[in-house]
Amino acid sequence: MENKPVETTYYHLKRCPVELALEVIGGKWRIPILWKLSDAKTVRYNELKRSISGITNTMLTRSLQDLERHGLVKRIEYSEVPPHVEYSLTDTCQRLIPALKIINEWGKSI
Amino acid sequence: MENKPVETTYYHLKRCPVELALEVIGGKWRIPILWKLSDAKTVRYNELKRSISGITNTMLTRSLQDLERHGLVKRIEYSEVPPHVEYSLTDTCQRLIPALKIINEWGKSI
DNA sequence: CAGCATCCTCCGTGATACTG
DNA sequence: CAGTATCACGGAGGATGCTG
Repeated sequence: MENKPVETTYYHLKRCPVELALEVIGGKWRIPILWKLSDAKTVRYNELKRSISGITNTMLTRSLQDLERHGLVKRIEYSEVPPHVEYSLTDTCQRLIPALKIINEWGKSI
Repeated sequence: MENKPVETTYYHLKRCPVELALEVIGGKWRIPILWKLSDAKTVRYNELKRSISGITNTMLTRSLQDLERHGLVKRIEYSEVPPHVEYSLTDTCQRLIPALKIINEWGKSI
């Protein structure tokens, strides 16, 4: 058996998990989006937009794409006219919701 | 019966607690700082700086000041030469740490 | 050791308009 | 309804040097 390839620079093994997580859920809109998605099974694009005060199409779209790419959000498109798209949290992301609940409670007291 | 007074703009009463919290703990460095402070009773400035990879003096100082102003961090300065300053979490902030622990665990799995 | 003062850059974010 | 495509900008964040 040959020698296994040397492990090259696996930065992610050294990086702080909190910082890694923040790369995925950080930014101005992602946590608010996740939080809104967390109290409904599925949410439509415009419903999401209305419920998150101040967010623009640009940022909502981009944030949802980022979250989807990282596997936190599921996007289901129904082939209808007019278009119909439902967003929901993945199981991976569900495990994060308890943290958001704590933050929410904490936020009430400040 | 008279008409009830119109609700004037009490933004703080309407705002989502999560968003409020994020104004205080959001940004690139604040949560990493809090996280580092959470696993020690007190931490000195340069120790904090060394342990948070990539942070600059500017951002560490500013972030600590913001956190102190919002009552999340306690700063104790000892009158010595050379200077000696200890940072620690306030009780208010301690209540937030369980959320960071969840985020940390979650971050290990991504 | 623990910052502060400046200056500067970059890009996250916003505004606007348009579309299948 | 659910987005895309551009363009522009302000301010969060960074680099550098200095100090009590």
